[in-house]
Amino acid sequence: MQTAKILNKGEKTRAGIVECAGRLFYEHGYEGTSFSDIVEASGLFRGNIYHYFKTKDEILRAVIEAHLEVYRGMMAKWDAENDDAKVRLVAFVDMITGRKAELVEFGCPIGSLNTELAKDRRDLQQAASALFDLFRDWLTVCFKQLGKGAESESLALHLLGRAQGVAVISHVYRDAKLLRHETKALRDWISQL
Amino acid sequence: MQTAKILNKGEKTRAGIVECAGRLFYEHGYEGTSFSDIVEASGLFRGNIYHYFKTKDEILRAVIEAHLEVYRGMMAKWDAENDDAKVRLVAFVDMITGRKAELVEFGCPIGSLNTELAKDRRDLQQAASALFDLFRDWLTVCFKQLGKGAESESLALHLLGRAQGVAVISHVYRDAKLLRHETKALRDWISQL
DNA sequence: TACATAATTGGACAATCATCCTATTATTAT
DNA sequence: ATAATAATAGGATGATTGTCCAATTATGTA
Repeated sequence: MQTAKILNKGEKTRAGIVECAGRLFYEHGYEGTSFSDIVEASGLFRGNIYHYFKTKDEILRAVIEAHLEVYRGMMAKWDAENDDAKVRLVAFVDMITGRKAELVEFGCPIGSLNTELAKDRRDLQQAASALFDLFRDWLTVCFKQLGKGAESESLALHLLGRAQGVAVISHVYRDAKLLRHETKALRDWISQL
Repeated sequence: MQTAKILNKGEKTRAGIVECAGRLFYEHGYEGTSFSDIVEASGLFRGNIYHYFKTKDEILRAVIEAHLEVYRGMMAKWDAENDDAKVRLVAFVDMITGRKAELVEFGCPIGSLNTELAKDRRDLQQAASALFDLFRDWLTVCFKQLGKGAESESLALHLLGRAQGVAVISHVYRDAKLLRHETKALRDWISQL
């Protein structure tokens, strides 16, 4: 259960910066978001933001940490709500369908971030790939519980890849119907495992 | 058959700029490549490049055109060499395996370009999506020839998506074995259509 | 209440960005 | 050969980038 932590003034400001930057990074990319954009969107002053983060890179690292926390919470919920591994895998696919609108408009927040950073910022991409690791490991456990043994990780990466493919194509063509069609195929694939 | 066109001095310079910029855009992204980078890599002067292209955007459009030409040539070759549609589909997958090294290092040139541009440069992404269209349409014809009728386009987009997913995951994890494993799965999927 | 630390303010900084400009030199068609 | 055009040379420009810093105000603790 997520207990609402009491934040003092500074912690609130910091969390506000992270949330604000996170949204901008998702919608416009990391390089596509300037420091001035964050200043403007947060309503704070440059110096104030630099009081909490030494560099823009550091803000991104905090954003990644925050996302990790959110996804960890989701997985804990999926684990708590379902015993059957197949149902958990479907919960993963349902997350994609549930976020249909934003996926079509902005792409996968994990995939597009990693793809951007992989080009020229491998140091940051290493941090961002932890988001993939989180899902890979969780999916691997699911497949293990389905008795897939040694090939569980392969299956996890296969499903992750399928999800990425769906996100890329639906985003490029801004087509929600395509996303629905492909996620249905994923559910069928899971049911006949 | 591709006849080697005779280029005068200016046309050679122009083609050199496009080739050079194309490589930089692929390896570092479009925004990740500065005009100065193109100046340096091409060995030309700023003013000279601006004599051929009014803006950096225009260079990218020329790069996209050049890629379209290359892929059209590949498809023509695949069509000429194989009557069987299944063999043609496998030729598509073999292209991925054949470019394994660069896909793992830099990602899919079409997918990563579209993903980057979709964030903040939708005008350019529209031009870049023509590269996806080219493959989608060619694959659709293949599936039609396999008697898939109305669902041929869906199957084409499915295969495109699978290919994108493979590229993203292999690139993020820089893992060629993963790419080989997943392309094998694609070949199996084609054979049992 | 007083003091130390945290938070905020707001401007300054050099570096880099894409683009533009005027000369000067080559090339090509007449 | 000569005139018209294409290509090359190389600096200048203003806008934007991420980062830094000193001064001021607010907060929390002893």
